[in-house]
Amino acid sequence: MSVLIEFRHLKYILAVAETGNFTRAAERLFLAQPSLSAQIKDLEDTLGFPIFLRDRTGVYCTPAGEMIVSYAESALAEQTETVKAARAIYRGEIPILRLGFSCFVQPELLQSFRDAYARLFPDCQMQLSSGNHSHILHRLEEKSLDGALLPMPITGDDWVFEQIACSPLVVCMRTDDPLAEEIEIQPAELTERLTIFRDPEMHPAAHARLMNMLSEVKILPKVSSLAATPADIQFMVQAGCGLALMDQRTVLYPGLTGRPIAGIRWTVDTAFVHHNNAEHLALPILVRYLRKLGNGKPLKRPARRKHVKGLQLELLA
Amino acid sequence: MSVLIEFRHLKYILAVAETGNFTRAAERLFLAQPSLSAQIKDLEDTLGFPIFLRDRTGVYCTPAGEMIVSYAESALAEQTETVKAARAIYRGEIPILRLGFSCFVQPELLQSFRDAYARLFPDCQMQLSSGNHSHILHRLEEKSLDGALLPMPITGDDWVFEQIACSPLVVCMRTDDPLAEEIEIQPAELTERLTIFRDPEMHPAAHARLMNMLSEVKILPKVSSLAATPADIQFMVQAGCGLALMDQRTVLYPGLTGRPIAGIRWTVDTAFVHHNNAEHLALPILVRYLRKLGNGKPLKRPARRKHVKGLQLELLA
DNA sequence: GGTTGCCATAGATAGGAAGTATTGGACGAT
DNA sequence: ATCGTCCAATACTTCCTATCTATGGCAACC
Repeated sequence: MSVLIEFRHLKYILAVAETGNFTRAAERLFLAQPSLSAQIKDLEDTLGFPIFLRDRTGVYCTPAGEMIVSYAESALAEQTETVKAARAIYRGEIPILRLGFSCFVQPELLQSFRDAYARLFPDCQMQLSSGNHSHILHRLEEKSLDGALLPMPITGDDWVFEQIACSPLVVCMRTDDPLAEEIEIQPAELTERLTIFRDPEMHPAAHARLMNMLSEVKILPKVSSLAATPADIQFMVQAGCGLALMDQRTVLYPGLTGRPIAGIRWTVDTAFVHHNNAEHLALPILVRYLRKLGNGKPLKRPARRKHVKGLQLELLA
Repeated sequence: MSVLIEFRHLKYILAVAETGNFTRAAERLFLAQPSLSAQIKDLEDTLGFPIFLRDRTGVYCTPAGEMIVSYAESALAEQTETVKAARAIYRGEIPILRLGFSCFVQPELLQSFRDAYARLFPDCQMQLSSGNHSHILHRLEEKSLDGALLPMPITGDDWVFEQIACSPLVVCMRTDDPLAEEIEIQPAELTERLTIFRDPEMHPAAHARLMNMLSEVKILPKVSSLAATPADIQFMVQAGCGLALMDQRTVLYPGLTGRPIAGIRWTVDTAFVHHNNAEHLALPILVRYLRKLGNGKPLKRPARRKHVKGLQLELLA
């Protein structure tokens, strides 16, 4: 199917919708009124439905027209934003992206985020800082970080986030544990034995949610060991302090293994977050890209075989 | 500023990026190769930076080009989607939107959502169902609802949601309560007196989060009365069962009033949710629109003074 | 009944998108 | 080396169409 609408049309439509008047819209566009009328009419013909109703009292949108007008606004804004970012890339003006991440975010996930960033913003630098959930959020607030990868939930207003991963929770145990013989663990078998948890202070909302989910399936956890990192949790399991819940994708120490809980499909969700009024040029485009990756199918384009910088190439030539 | 890129360019760019070859891209576009080359070159000139690197071994994207290519994909897809939806509106083929909402969602919020929907999909019907959080989510899952307005947090994978409101929590009390004399309530004054809560079963995750937030500020609530609706909560406060937390925007019964808690800025967040693979045509466009409303400034276009249906008008004329 | 405001139509024109033919550069095979 | 192949760029022509000016039609307002 060919392109029905051009950006030119969107600009014209918007001018007409905003002025409610072909003549004034044409003036604003530095265009003769008949040219504008003709363009809109052509477009309406190819689309197969009218966008505007011309009426003695003025020009109004049809229902379908409202949708096109609303689309025109965002499509034009998006184009401007994209061109600005692309130009900044070309000029090497993208500032370093200061990315925070919780130590509970899987390394492969961090890497695939870095890959996505590198695909969108090649040759742009990224500075990593790890920390616990609340700490990272605080640094985002005070703008010493531009964005972060954090486990959900992310509570509070003034955050923009986009979920980028979701992975099952499993019970982490020693391989010599009797439960390791089973393929799935029954919830009842966990009561009393599930004792190792992430320190609630690291991420209060996630802890609360977990406790609640556990009580819903009648697992009564005995919170006795608190850990600040996944490595510490593994150490505690290894040391025999009890069982813990873990992201299935965690690479476990030798001597440890993971088992799903029967009938339960809890997940660890990770999101890319940035503050509402953070101003790093890459953020809106990054979020849009991550959203596309999440909803759509993977991109099927030939990979770049050569790695060449746009501007630098010219300067060296 | 004028339009730099046209959709035609995006289509061309995409073809070149996907084939990695101007000649084959031109074939795919039913275009002569020099025409394609010229168009891309023109675009690169107006943009001010190269999109592709022509190389003996093939054609590759520059860094800035990668961004444009990625944009081209989504922009073209979005246009197609929008035109499809607009055409469906014109033909009156938009099915009724079955919207669920929690009874804890404010009526004005529901109304402004209905307004937004009416603006995007004029003359399209909406069917409302209220219920509690878990119930609504379940109905979304089994596809007896298309979308819903629910208080956050919304846990679990396979939901698409967009936060649409955020409003402060206040303490709800009788106007003859001694605390009503104060402008702000101190957290310590709430211990023992905060006793009325939403039934945890209505929304387990929200209850858990609230309990956690309370304990963080050393308020130890005594959960003694459980209500299924805001009206029930108000009744209980009126009956003297204790104090409750409420959305500040709730229209209170006579004899009741709300007061903020000193030093605390908790909020009630509401989101529009739909299931990952719900197929109602309006959903992706609705989410995009809500997102725009949230991030951007309000639209400043003359309102439609007349309410006319596109198709019907022609048929009647 | 004249004037004004506004959109549509008619016809002319110029700009530019697309086409054809050709050149030039880089490999690879003989 | 030399020829053949592949591929993008250049040169030049053609034709479409976006734009222009001028005008017509229609309703509303003095």
